[in-house]
Amino acid sequence: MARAGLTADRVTEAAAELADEVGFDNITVSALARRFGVADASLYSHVKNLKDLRVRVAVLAARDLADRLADATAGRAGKESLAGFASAWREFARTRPGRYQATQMPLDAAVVAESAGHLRIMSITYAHLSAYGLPEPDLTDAIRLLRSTYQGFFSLEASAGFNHPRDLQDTWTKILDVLDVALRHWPSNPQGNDHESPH
Amino acid sequence: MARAGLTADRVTEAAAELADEVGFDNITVSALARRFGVADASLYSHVKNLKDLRVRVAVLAARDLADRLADATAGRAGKESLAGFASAWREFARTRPGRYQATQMPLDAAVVAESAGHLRIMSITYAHLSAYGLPEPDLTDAIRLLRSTYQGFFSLEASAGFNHPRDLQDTWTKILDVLDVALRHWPSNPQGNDHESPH
DNA sequence: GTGCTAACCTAGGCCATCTAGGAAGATAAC
DNA sequence: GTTATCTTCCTAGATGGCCTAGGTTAGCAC
Repeated sequence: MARAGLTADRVTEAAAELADEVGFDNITVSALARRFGVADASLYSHVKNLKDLRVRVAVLAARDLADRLADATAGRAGKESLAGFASAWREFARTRPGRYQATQMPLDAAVVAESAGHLRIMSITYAHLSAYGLPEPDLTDAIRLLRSTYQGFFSLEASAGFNHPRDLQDTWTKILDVLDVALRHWPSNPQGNDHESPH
Repeated sequence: MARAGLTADRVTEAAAELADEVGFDNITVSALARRFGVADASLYSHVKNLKDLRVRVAVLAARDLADRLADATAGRAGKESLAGFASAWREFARTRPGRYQATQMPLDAAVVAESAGHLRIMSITYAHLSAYGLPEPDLTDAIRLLRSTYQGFFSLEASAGFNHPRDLQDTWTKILDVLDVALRHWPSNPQGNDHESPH
């Protein structure tokens, strides 16, 4: 009988597609095997186990996302860069929800250290804020704020966590405005500055 | 033989404790039954199925969280209220991780409409920002920003998503400063305001 | 064709969810 | 104290997912 032509990469790719359809948390080697018309056990020649499969998807997804972020920030600075970065990320989360979830998967440090995608995401993230001229540790704080806000927004958006009739896109635009202002008026003194941020 | 004395409430409570230990996504009726020294099937007299159990935990957890948020904002306004609210939420996420995850579970609208905890969380959330005097739709946008930021921060914190050596508590304090400033200098005109926020 | 290296198989163990129907404890009625 | 009843908890078993061990076969190199 004809073979399905499985390889680790092809299995990972199919798992990523499956994740986009049913959610990263619901990928199953059985479902994947069914998709290839193959017995469950056949996949274990290409992938160690379910955990390994998930890690592979996470690494693949990070590469995808890094490419998009790089495109979205290339040749831009300041708010253009901020908005491009954030909206590319959001677009990724919306059109590739399973892969997006995969990028949030906690990974061993050793895996991250060898995942080009994860490393590129980090460096792009730091780089795209350079025009705001924030010194450390404010830069790290700012990045944590952005990451937190985006991740929270996307996962609330995905789980329909926003009930209010207010248009989500309008909120998104406003949030980017606010973040841009916050970055430009970043409070640099230790707490307590009141009505005007110094700059 | 002595009976375990199961009721729906006691099962739900135990499930919440289990969730805090192994993660909300990893609660299992088998593990729960083991914990009571009872056969798996015995739990199905008190709980319809795993989904139902999870929903019950979510409703219970929301009640817990609402109580804490109410305490943390009582008699406070402005930044005190903001910081109390946010830190109570964070404390909940850190000390009751399973219950916290449960509060993020997507629920049917009908379930939310009957969950006192979920409803109270919403009303407390809106109320605790009243001192900032934001009109709609800015208030909704602001709440979405806060919810997104908190949720993202907590889930990144829980999954060890912050690698940088910068102290997390310091970042947290700074983020609250920034959010407070953002709320006080909320850009109210449609985009494009540049170096100073009007007020 | 022969041999080799994969890709893929069957069989089966383990553990999870969940249903059906039965037994045994608790409670109240008499 | 016996009886009737309700609820609690049981055993048995179906289904389906993960995963291992070991065998078979397709496809390629020569």
